[in-house]
Amino acid sequence: MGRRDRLKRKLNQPIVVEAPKTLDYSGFKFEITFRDTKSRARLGRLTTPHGTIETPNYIFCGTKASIKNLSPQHMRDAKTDIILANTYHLMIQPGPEVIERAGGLHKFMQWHGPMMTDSGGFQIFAMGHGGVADEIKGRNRNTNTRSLMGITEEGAKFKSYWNGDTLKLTPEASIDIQRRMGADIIYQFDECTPYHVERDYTATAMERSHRWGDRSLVEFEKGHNGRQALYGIVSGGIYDDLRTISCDWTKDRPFFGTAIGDCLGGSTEEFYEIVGKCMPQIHPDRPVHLLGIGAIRDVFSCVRMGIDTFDCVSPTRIARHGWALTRGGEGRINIRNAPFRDDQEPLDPSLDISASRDFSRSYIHHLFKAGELLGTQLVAQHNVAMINRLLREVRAAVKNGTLDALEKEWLGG
RNA sequence: GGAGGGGUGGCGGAGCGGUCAAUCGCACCAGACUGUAAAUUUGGCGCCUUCGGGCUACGCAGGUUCAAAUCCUGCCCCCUCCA
Repeated sequence: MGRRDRLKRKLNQPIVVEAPKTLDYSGFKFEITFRDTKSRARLGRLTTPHGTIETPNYIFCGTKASIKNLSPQHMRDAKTDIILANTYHLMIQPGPEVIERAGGLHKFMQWHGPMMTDSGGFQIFAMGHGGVADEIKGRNRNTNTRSLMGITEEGAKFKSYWNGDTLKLTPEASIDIQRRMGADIIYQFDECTPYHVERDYTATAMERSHRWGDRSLVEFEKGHNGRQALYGIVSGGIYDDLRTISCDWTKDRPFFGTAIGDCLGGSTEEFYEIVGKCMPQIHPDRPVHLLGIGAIRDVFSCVRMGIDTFDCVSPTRIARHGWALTRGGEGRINIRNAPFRDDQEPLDPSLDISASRDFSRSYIHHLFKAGELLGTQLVAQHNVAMINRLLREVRAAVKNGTLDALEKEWLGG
């Protein structure tokens, strides 16, 4: 065996720790208040130290401690309950110590409601492959700038996109950073595997993510005071048996909640199938989060399967590209398109925010064409308000048993 | 009046004998986007088409050549400098 091989073996030697059996979640509560009789849909109340939210609910992505284009006031006006920020980006800039000295994320960014942080695990995937669509379609836009340097048992190594520094993210580091930033809900460190890998790779990565999860729990337990709740992540990619193993693994650990993560397949149908098969195997009393998902039709489908919370960049990202969500019709319109040049109607007068009610499509079309940032802001706030309205209506419909009818109103057919 | 430079697709601007229906940028038309290195990115953009191709095109009119946006002649415009 050569030196290189010995080193490789050493780097991949499993690091096994014993996870705690129980943890203090005194600042948190998850109550299931209603169950649908026709599906697995359920209503709940998730209490955190920064407030209680009704579930199902939607978590908007403010990766760098900012919802792109929107202030906390914009978010509140759009009736947002909860947002998320990202460990990976914030550790690079401004660094966890800055946020800690500022008094934590809530104070730093002036968001006083419930918050979650992602562990940075997703960036192992994103930095290595560029993005979901690119990866699934076999494109790689980041060929020359790929910044994932490698994954070992200890953690993942990245090249900082900010200044080229070599960064290491381990389960311990991720939890430590998340603790110092102080979001209510935090995540175990995991790897999100790509679609185009062998089953063996997914299995190996899953087992490693489980060990990372145990290390996350151990680190989380240190100095823990019940002000944060840790979620475990179900991985296993597109393989039913691996998903089963992973569901069991999360169930056996003292996580407050469960998230469905990892690769969800190459199509919407495949991803519904994976979620559908996982749900009955997930801890029934804990809140279930679906990582990274959030198209309107996905919300309907996945609420029926029992998902409690979603998060997705889509509402704010597509807004910057001109797409405004609609209730009914095609589900969205692109305000840049020629037909809106002289359209005097607002985006949606039934939403009680100025962005949706007061400005004509003609004006917003103009703002986009003229490159005025106000355009992207108005559409972003509109989309956030729209999604929040969607989730409010979904909760009411679950209670009234009218989810099917509601879906028709939103998506037609 | 003298000297020089130039007129190319909606605009700007390459090309300076064939591989040019014409690089590129803008504008325009549409698409993609699912734990955000995204105000990113992809395609289309003369006319017709049975998608093989056909037709009309680089100021206007002639000419040279197997072949011209590219060379020659004349004409019409525009710009700079000198008087």
